[in-house]
This record gives sequence, structure tokens and C-alpha cells, in this order.
Amino acid sequence: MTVSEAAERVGLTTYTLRWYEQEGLVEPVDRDSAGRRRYSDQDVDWLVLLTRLRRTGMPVRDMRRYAELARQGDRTLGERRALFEAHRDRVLARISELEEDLKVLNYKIDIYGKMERELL
Amino acid sequence: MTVSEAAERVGLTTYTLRWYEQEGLVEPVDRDSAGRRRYSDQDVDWLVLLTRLRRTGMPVRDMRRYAELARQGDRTLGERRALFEAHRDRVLARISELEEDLKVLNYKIDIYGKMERELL
DNA sequence: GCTTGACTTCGAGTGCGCTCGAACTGGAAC
DNA sequence: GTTCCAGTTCGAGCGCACTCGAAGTCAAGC
Repeated sequence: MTVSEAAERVGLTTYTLRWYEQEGLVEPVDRDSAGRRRYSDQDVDWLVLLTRLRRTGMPVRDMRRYAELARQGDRTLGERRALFEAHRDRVLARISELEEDLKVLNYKIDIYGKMERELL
Repeated sequence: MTVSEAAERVGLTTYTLRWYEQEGLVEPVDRDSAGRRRYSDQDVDWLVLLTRLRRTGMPVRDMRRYAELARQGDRTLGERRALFEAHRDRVLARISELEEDLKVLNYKIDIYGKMERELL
């Protein structure tokens, strides 16, 4: 599929897709006879995984590192697993943090509600 | 307390504290005779609340809006509550998203573990 | 009374992750 | 066969949230 079709599927722009390739997050994508990118389903799967990593706050730098490891094949499985485990821990910590902050938010909402009722 | 003491307490830099003031996230802080900022406990409380909002991903733009409302007193309580409720919903959505992404992470970790064992 | 060091303001610089404009190319539709 | 459109590369620009350098001021300690 074309760059714009792939962009549509993964929810990124064509700009971003080309930039990801340039940044080494994606292997050079196959081209047709006219030099236009042709994305395979595997390319899209990979991009979807990358969007998950980005969404969880993984820096592009780390995603590049992960992409490099993936390119090197099975011998980097352990390292890739370690990278994901470390990231999982960060995501868990982030969720805890958000849940803590949620308490403050709820407390404030409650207080504002009470103050509003007192003003009547 | 001084700007560096306040920075220490809220976990921001002195640069950021001055910048927050300049950006209107904080009311102009009291000054001593030499023109140096003197932070009160209430100033610090306010800053701590701001850090919670930032940490949950609220843009500085929205924090400024909130600060403006707070400055206007009780008549903006309803609007402030609405702002917090909307933000709470975003935080809840973000947590759900992270939990979804966590599943992918765990799935990958599991797969890598299995592949590693198969290679032995 | 001089040094030190934490403060002041101002504007410029940084890092991240895109986002875009310009100039060009090549296949498809009429 | 010309128009059109989606693609190409390249480098520049942007928005956000800080972060810092420079030049100056002032109170406190020796």
C-alpha cells in the first residue's frame, strides 16, 4: 500500500512515516518502479507497535535502539525483552503517578462542589 | 522562603519558577526590600498543585487559564470545577490507554521469553 | 570595605517530535 | 499528449516547555 494508505491505517501522517524511516525507526520501505514507497502488512504491524511505544512515552531514541536490535535478529531477543521490561516498569510507575494525581483532581472537584453549594 | 528554597520544595528549578510567574501561572510573588522573591507556604501549595496538573499532561496554556479563573475568586468556582472534571476524564482515558498498551508490552515480553527458550 | 554568592532581568538557546514548503518526477485519466 | 495528483527529497520551521548566559545588584561574612 502507499504511504498515505499506511499513514491512514496507523494513524500517523505521511510526513511522520517518512521521518520515522529517515530516523531509522523503520527499515527502508520497498519501492515500486517509480521509486514510491510500498508498505506491506508487516510494515504496518511494525508501525502500529511503534505507535504503542510512543504513546507510552518511549523516547524516539529508545525506539531507534529497539529497531536496531530487532534488525539484528534472534541474538538480541534477551536485550529486547530487557528493554521492554524496563519500559513496562516505567509505564506501571506512570500509571501509579496518574492515579495519585487523580486523587488530587477528585479532591479539588469535591471541594469546588462544596464551595459552590455554600454560596447559594 | 527564597526562590531556590521554593524550587527545592516543589521539585522545579529556579528558572522554571520565574518562568511560571512570567507566564502568569503564578501571581507576582512578594519581594523583600532588595527586590528578591519571597515565597509563602500558600505560594508553594499553589506550585505543588500546578506540578500535579503538569504531570498529568495539562498544557501550560490550560494551567494559565485555570490560574486566571482562580484569581477571579468564587464566581469562577463552577468553571474551575468543569475544567478539572474535563481534565479528570482525560486522565482516566490516558490511564486506560496505558493499560491497553501495557498488554501489548506484556505480550511482547512473553513472546520474547518463549523465543529465547526455544533457541536453547 | 571588599569578596562572595544568591539573587535580579532580558533575551537567546535547546531538545524533542514532528510539520511543512519548494522544487521536482512519474504514472493515470481524459 | 497534456493535465493532474500523489508521490519524491531536502532543508527549514514550528510549538512546547523549559533552560541558560550575560550583565548587573545587593546583603552578609570576613
